[in-house]
Amino acid sequence: MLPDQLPENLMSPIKKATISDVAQAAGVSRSTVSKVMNGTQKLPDTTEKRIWEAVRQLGYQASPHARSLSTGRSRAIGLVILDILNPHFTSIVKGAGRVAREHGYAVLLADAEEDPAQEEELIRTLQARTDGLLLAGSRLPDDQLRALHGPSSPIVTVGRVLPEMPAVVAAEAQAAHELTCSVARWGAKSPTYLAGPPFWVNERRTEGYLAAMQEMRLPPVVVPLSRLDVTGGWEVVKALMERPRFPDALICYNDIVALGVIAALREMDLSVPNDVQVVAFGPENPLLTHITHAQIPSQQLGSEGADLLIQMLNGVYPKIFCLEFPTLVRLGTTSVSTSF
Amino acid sequence: MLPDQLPENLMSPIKKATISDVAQAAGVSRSTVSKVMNGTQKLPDTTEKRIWEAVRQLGYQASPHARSLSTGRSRAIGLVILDILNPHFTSIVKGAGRVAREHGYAVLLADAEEDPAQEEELIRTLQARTDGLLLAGSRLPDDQLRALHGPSSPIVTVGRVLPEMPAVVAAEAQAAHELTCSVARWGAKSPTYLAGPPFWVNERRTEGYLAAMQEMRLPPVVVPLSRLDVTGGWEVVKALMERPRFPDALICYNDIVALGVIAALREMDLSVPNDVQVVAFGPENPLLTHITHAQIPSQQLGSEGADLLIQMLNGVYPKIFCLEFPTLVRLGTTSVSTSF
DNA sequence: CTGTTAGCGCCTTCAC
DNA sequence: GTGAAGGCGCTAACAG
Repeated sequence: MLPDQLPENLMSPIKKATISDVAQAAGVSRSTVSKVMNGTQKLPDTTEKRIWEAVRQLGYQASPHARSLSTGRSRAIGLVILDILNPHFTSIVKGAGRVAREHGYAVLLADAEEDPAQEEELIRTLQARTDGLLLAGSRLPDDQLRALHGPSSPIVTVGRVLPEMPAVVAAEAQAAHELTCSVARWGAKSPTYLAGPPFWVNERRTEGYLAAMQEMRLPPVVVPLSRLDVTGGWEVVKALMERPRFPDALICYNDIVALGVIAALREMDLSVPNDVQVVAFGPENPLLTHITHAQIPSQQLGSEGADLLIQMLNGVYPKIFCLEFPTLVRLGTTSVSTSF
Repeated sequence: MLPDQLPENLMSPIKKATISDVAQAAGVSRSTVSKVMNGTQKLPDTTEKRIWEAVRQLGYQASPHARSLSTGRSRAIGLVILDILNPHFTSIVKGAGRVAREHGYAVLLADAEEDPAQEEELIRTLQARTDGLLLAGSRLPDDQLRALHGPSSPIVTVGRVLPEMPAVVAAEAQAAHELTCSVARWGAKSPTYLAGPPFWVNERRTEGYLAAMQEMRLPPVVVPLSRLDVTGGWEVVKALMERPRFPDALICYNDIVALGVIAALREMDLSVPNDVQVVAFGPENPLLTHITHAQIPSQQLGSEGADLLIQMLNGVYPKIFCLEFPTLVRLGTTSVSTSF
C-alpha cells in the first residue's frame, strides 16, 4: 500500500521526506541516493534520473543537522561584529553575506554590542555551530583571541592583525596620512585627531596622522573619544572648548562621531567648514555623502574576509595571511545647517 | 591507561569532548549527564556536582547539530531582510538579534537583495536550519508566502499583513496622515507622495496620505519611484520637472530616497525647505537626524517580531497575531548645502 | 555499479 | 535514582 497521495497543492509537508523515502521511491538504497545527490559517485543516467525525479516529487531536502553531524562540517560561517548600527559593520555584513551565499554558506550573525564579555560568549556559541568565524571589530585581548583560533574552527579577523591569525584590513595608516594632508592643504593649521579605542585600526590611524603632521612640521594633537557614537563626538567638542585654542580641523575616528561633532560646533555657532573642518573615516554609504571621508572599503573587507575564510575551510591555506586594501579620500558636500 | 593529560594551557581541544567523555569522567552514564545538563531530571547533589565538575574540566559543550537532530529543534531563527544597507532593516536586525540572544537563540541572517527569486531560495534554506523565520520586507507574492508558512516552520512577517500569518507592523497609515498634515501645516499647498513598491507598507502610507489630502481639500498626487535608492529619488525629481508645476513638498517613501531628492533639488538651485519641503519615512538613526521623519520604530519591530516568533516556538500561540506599533513625526534639522 | 553496515553525538523512553 | 537501548537523518567505509 502506497502512502497517501495528496493533491500537490494540499501536500503541505507535515512530515518531511527523508533520504529513506527517496530511496524507497526510487527503488535504490539510501547510500545510492546520497552518492547521487552529493556527486560523490557517478551512476547510470537512468538511475540518476529516477532518483532526481523522486527527490523532486517528494520535495526532499537533506537535513543540514544530520549532514553536519555526519560530516563534521556545517557549511555555515559565523560573523561577529561590534555593532550592526555602525555603517562600517553594516557594510561588512553586506559583503560577507554575499560571498557566503555565493559559496553556499549560511551566515550566523552576532552583534557583540561593544561588550567583550558578550562577544566571547557569542564566539563560543557560534564556533560550535559553524565551520569558522569572521570577527569584525573584536574587542577581546590578543591572547584571548589567539586561544579561540584553532584548526577546528579558524578565525579570520577584520580590521585587526595578530601575527598568527589570518586577517583582512584597510590601509588605515595611509588613509590617515592622506586625510591629514588634505585638511592641511585646505588651510588647516591645527588638525586634531579624535581617537578611537586602542586597537589595531586606531593605532594605524594615529601613526598615519602623526607621520603626516611631522612631515608638515605641525604640532600633533590626539584627543581620545569617550565613546564611539554621536554623544562621544559631542562631548569631545565640549571638552576641547576648555582648552586655550580650538582646533581648525577635526579628524574623527568615524562618521557617527563626526555627526556629533558637527552638531556641537553648530550649537557653538562655529561654521563648518569655514571655522572648523570636519572629516572622518568611514565606509562608502549614501547616508554619509555630506562628510568628507577617508573611505574605508568596508564592504570589500567583508567579502574578502569571507572569501579568505571559506578558502581556508576548503583546505586552501593561502600564503598571504594578511590582506590589505586601499582607501581613498572622498570629498563631501558639507552641510551648513539652518534649524528647521 | 589514561588519555594524555596535557598542561591546561596547551590543552587546545584538538578533539572535542563528547557527552561520553563527561559520563566516563563523572562515573555515570551518558543519559544521566544529559538529564542533569538539560535539567530534565533532578539528581542527588553529589552526583550533579561531579558531573558539572567533569563538564568544566573537559570544557564540554553539547553539539548543537547532534542535539538538533535528536530533538528536531535547532534553537535558531532565520531572519530574511530586503537589504541590510537600508537603515530600516539594519535596525530590525539589531532589535531581533538582541531578543534572540536574550532567549538563547542563534540568528541566521540572509539578505535577499531585493530579489524575490533569491529570497525564496534563502527562505527554503533557512527553514531547514532554523525553527522559524522572521521576514522583513518580503517581496514574494501573497500565496507563495502563505505556502511557505507551516507549523513545522512558522513565519512572522514584519511590515506586511496576511490574514493567516502572524505579523508585526507600524502604524503606517497614521504616520503618513500626520506627516502629510505636518507639511501642509508648514505651508505646503501641493504635497506629493513619492511612492514605494506596491506592498503592504506602501498601500497603508498611500491611504494615510490620500485621507489627509482629502481632509484638507488638497489635490493628491502620487508618483511612483523607479527604485528605492538615492538614484530613485534623483530620477523622480527630474521626472517631476517635466510637469507644469513643481510640488512644494515631497513626501518620500524612505530616507535614502530623500537624500537623492535633496541632491537633485540642490542641483536645480531649489532651496530646501524654502522652495520645497522634503520629508520621509524612516527609522530612528543618528545618520538621519537632518531629515524630518515619520519615525518608524524599526528596531522595536525587530525585537517584537522576534519575541512573537519565539513565543510561538515555545508553544504559546498568542491571541493577537498582528501587532501594530505607534510612530511619531520628528522634526529634522534640514541641511542647506554649500559645495565644499 | 550498488547495497550493507557502522557510526556522528545527543535525547528519551523504558526497565532496573 | 540510574543505566541500557533505540533512533534522529545522513555519510562513508567496505563488501558484494
